[in-house]
Amino acid sequence: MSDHFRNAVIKKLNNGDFDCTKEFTVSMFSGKHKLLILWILINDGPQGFSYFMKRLKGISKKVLSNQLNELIGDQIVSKREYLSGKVHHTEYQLTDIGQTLIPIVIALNDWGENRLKQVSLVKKFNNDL
Amino acid sequence: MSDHFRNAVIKKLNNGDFDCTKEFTVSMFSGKHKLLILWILINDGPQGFSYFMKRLKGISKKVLSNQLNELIGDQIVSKREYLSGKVHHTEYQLTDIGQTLIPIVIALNDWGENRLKQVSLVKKFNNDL
DNA sequence: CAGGATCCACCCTGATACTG
DNA sequence: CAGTATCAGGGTGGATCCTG
Repeated sequence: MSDHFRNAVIKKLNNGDFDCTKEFTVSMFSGKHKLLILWILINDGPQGFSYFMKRLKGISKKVLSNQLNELIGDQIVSKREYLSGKVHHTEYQLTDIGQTLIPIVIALNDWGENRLKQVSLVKKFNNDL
Repeated sequence: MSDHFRNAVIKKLNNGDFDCTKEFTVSMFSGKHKLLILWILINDGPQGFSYFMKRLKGISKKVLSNQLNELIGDQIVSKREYLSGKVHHTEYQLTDIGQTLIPIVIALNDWGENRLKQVSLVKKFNNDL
């Protein structure tokens, strides 16, 4: 999923079409890594830019920066900056609004876990024949 | 959202990376219209191809066909075909697996509804100043 | 009625290089 | 450390035309 989706939803909203409530929610985490970013924030608490770089292996700075900024724009995540010496540090954390997404993220995770379990059981079964 | 996301998840799974359970769930409705398709199926029950064409104004046949086929591939939706005279008819409906997504779709909708309500209240408030 | 085939435009992701 | 700028690649949605 990319942000074709997010952009489409934003367009709809700008056009006064407020009848896309589910899409709106999904647009909060449409973006290849946003869900993982949220997951990390939920489980590991507030983190800095480099922490996400480590956890999201393969992600580029630009993309990480974009996704974080979109989350900030959606008021799901907030950012704090500070300097220690000459070095620039950051800390990202869930906003109050972001926290209301937690049950949904967990539900998504649970559903996926169960489904993948089923799928692999079926695979195993077929392999056993 | 498009299926960058879906494809990425499928790739991960094929690589034996089963640690993307939330992404897997989201990939079920990654695709610009899938969520609406599911919503229609949930609220209006089984429907034919043309019904979706009417409800999803602006969607092209190809895209609708693609999204339905992906939903079928994910075993979220099943399809029945029959001919009346020389005319080809279809009926799509949620599978048992698809039905397990209902609570999630509803949760997505509720969250979006509440959030949009907040947003428009804030807007109204600012306009009233 | 359903839907496959083609061509096109858009945009997101990814890689690299540069800056405060 | 935390980004931004730029460029290339790949994929999806959209429009149109054709078929069983």
